[in-house]
Order: sequence, then C-alpha cells, then structure tokens
Amino acid sequence: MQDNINKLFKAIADPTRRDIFHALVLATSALSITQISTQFDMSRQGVTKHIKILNDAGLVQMNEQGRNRFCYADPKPLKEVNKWMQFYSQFWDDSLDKLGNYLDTKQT
Amino acid sequence: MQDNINKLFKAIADPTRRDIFHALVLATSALSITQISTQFDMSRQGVTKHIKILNDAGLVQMNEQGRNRFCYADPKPLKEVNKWMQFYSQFWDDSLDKLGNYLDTKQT
DNA sequence: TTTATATGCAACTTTTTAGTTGCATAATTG
DNA sequence: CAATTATGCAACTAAAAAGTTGCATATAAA
Repeated sequence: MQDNINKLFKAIADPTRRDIFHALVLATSALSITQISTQFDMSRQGVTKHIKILNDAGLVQMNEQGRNRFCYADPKPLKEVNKWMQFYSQFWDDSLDKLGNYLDTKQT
Repeated sequence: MQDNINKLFKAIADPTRRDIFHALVLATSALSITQISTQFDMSRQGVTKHIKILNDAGLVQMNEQGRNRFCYADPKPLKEVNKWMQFYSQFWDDSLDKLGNYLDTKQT
C-alpha cells in the first residue's frame, strides 16, 4: 500500500515516538515493553500504544518469548522518508543567492 | 527553539500538506492561496490552515502583494529532518546479514 | 462608485490522537 | 499450588487536528 508512507510519517511525527525509537536504536539488547516503559514518564499502556504505531510503520519489530515481547528498532523504513526528501534536496543545496534568483523569476 | 523540529515533523506528517508543498515546489511561479485551493478538493480556508502550518514550519514563504498572498516553497528546513535521519542511516546501510548478527547479539 | 475578488477571522463540528484506569490472562517464580 | 510479573484488551477522557460555514474587509476592476 502507498498508505505505508503515511503511517511512517505519522509515526515519526510524535516526539515521544521518536524518543522511544531512538532509545531502541541505542539499546544494546532488545527491550521488553515494561523495560521501555520505565524509561518514560508515561503509563505502560501509553508506551504500548506508541510501540504499536511504530510497529505498524515497520520501525519497531518484536520478538515474543514467553510472557515477554522484546522490541528492537528497525530503521530500514526510514529509507522511504529519505527517498521522499531526496527530490527536495536539490533546492536546499542552492545557495541563498541562487534561491533568490529562482524566486525572482516566480514573482510576477 | 528545539520545538521547531517538532513543527517540521508535524507539518510533513499530513498527506495533504505534503501535496501542497509538492505543488508549490513544482510551480513555475508563486501561487496565491486561491490558486492553490483550486487544485485541492477542499475549501479555501482548509487550504489556508494547511499553509499556515507549513509556513510555521518554514516550508512555505509568503509574499504579500495587494490583496494577494503569493506562496512559494522553501525546502531548506527539510535539512533538519535529513540531519535527524542521518544518524539512523548507518543501520539501514547494513546488509541484512549484518543486521541479523547485530540483532542476534541483542537477544538474550 | 458599484461590483467582484482575495483574503482573514471566528465559531463550530467531527475525527483522531495521546493518554489514562481497570480488569483479565498467560507465563514465571517461590 | 500461590504469588508475581508481563502483557493485552476495552472503555473512557481530554486535547489537538482537519475541515466546514458565515461574515467582515481591503483591494482591484467595471
């Protein structure tokens, strides 16, 4: 689905989710939901919801072991965001002067 | 403010706003709000609200001329998003095997 | 000057999002 | 087995977001 890119953008739009994702990227081992929760000033269920959204976007993967669900980050989907940005990067690479000229041509 | 990055992520989280931004990047001249509105199946005020959010994020700039407000895209703030992603790119560059090994070390 | 156009502002509705609490259940540990 | 732990599910609240309509106003065109 082309809807995936939407889930991805939504997932990283929230600062708490970016923090959770970052914590998982930095973690030296996969972390259970409870372990993650202790790092955030929020209820476990609140964290669980964020993780579900990250998981739906493909940014967090799970590994069920008994009563634990170990989570780890998977940054690969971010490639899509990167791809989206690449088109626009040609414009921010312009010098300010060049951008100025470009805009001058736009204003009638 | 470090809050700017938040506005930026929020701004690009909405598909309509990404469309508006894209249309402005592609436009050969700055476009008035009414001109932009005609391209979207939405009221002018709806579009205005999106443009305000894009403007707050720095992605759209204005140029008032009489009763018109000509809008044009400014992709430069996206550099910040790019910077945010750069850290994670080291992981998606890993081959699947390498990622696999990395994850193995994570799982008890 | 009259009319038409481009816009802003305010109030409102609907939907989504972020977060909570409470309870049930399955897996572990003592 | 009894107690503890990790979790999911459901219901709920509060706030933010997306979008609407109506009206006022300033500019431009006839």
